[in-house]
Amino acid sequence: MTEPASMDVQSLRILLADDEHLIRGALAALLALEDDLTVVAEAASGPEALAMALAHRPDVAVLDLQMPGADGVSVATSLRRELPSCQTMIVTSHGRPGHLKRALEAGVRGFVPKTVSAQRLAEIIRTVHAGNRYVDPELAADAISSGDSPLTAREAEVLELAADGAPVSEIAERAALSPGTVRNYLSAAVSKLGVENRHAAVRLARERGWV
Amino acid sequence: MTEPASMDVQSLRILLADDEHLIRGALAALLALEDDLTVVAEAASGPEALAMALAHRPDVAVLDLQMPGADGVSVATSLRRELPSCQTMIVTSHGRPGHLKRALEAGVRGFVPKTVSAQRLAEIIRTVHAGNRYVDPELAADAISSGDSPLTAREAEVLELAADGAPVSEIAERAALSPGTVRNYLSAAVSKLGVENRHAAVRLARERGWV
DNA sequence: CTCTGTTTATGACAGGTGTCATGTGCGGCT
DNA sequence: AGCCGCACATGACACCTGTCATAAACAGAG
Repeated sequence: MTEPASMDVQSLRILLADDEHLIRGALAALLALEDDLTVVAEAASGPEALAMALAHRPDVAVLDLQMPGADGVSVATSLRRELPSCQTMIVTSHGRPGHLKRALEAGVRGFVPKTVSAQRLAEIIRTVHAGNRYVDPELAADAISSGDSPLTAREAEVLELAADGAPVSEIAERAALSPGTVRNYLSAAVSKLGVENRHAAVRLARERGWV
Repeated sequence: MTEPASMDVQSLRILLADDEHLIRGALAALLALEDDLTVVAEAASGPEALAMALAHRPDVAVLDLQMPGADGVSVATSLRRELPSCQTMIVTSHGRPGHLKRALEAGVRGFVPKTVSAQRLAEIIRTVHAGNRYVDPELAADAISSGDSPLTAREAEVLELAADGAPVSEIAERAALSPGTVRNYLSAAVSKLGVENRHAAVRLARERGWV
């Protein structure tokens, strides 16, 4: 369970952040089987991950995408600023294309789905630590095929406010726009995305990571 | 790492089903550390879980709720019929109350979130195998507080068809009802749930597990 | 058998929504 | 300077929705 003399000069110090105790623990156990990897800290939430990282200064932070408090990408962003020596990578269950883009912009070096094996994960951790990038090919293909958002900033903003099925008047109020303008933006988004109605537009934009 | 002579007469045979390879592998490794537990089969999808169960006849099936093909609860239902000697339990990331109810009705004996530790999970597997039930207290509380659905069968059905933002005419067609009737059901659901519009109704019903 | 609740339907009305034409002003690009 | 795209707005029109009144058929409870 502990790391006696096996913690040699080259051992890679890892931070594990995942809100699911079961998974985090299991992962820690599996990674501990690799001689050159040492899990030096674990966290169950975004803020905790950040705090643990600053306290233990790991070489690589393995972050789950969905965590309470702050998601993996925002933790990576903060880490980039506050602990530049630490490389970050994201592990995710349901990878939507938009997240990849956001993650890459945040300086994340690795992005993998939880469908990979622990063996693979260990390799990728080493790859990332060596300063290289690794993005799951399938996720990358999805991201490329989904392309860039055709929506303007305002259109995306209004679409986001429309996400929970609120009526136009409420969206208008929250966006400080006239109801007519809101309807125009919504209409533009719907036609740009080539869908039937605003709800489908919201779903598609979410899928593609455009909101 | 392996189980040489330790696989004694009393060893519990376990089936592990989870679409996330990383988690499944890690879990298998952790459970293998327990002397009295043996993972005899693994599956990455609903149908595969069923096939593996029939082939390996485990004592306990540990099923993830969300899997491609068929979810944990439907696998449990089939298992109850085709392999009654096998106890089933569900492990889930984001437990919504309705799933618990469905699961219990399907004869599932254990229902736990992935936030428990591996230690706990092992205990619960033993509990379940002994013929007892175990439901995570927090999940149970949620389920109780959310109560029973006030919606009639048809109302729930129509609400479900309305989930993806389809217009009334489409819902009517898919449900083989007149558009007017659909609007009546939607209106009834909205007023029963005390919400503003059908979209909020869909979300609330989903949260509570009523659809 | 009557009462009650569900399923199904219709018609009517107010109000919300989707679409289009049209207009103004701002900031970039050539 | 001139053009283009974006942000923002208004008005008009057809259509969709939410709500209500009303009603027939049927099934189960008492």
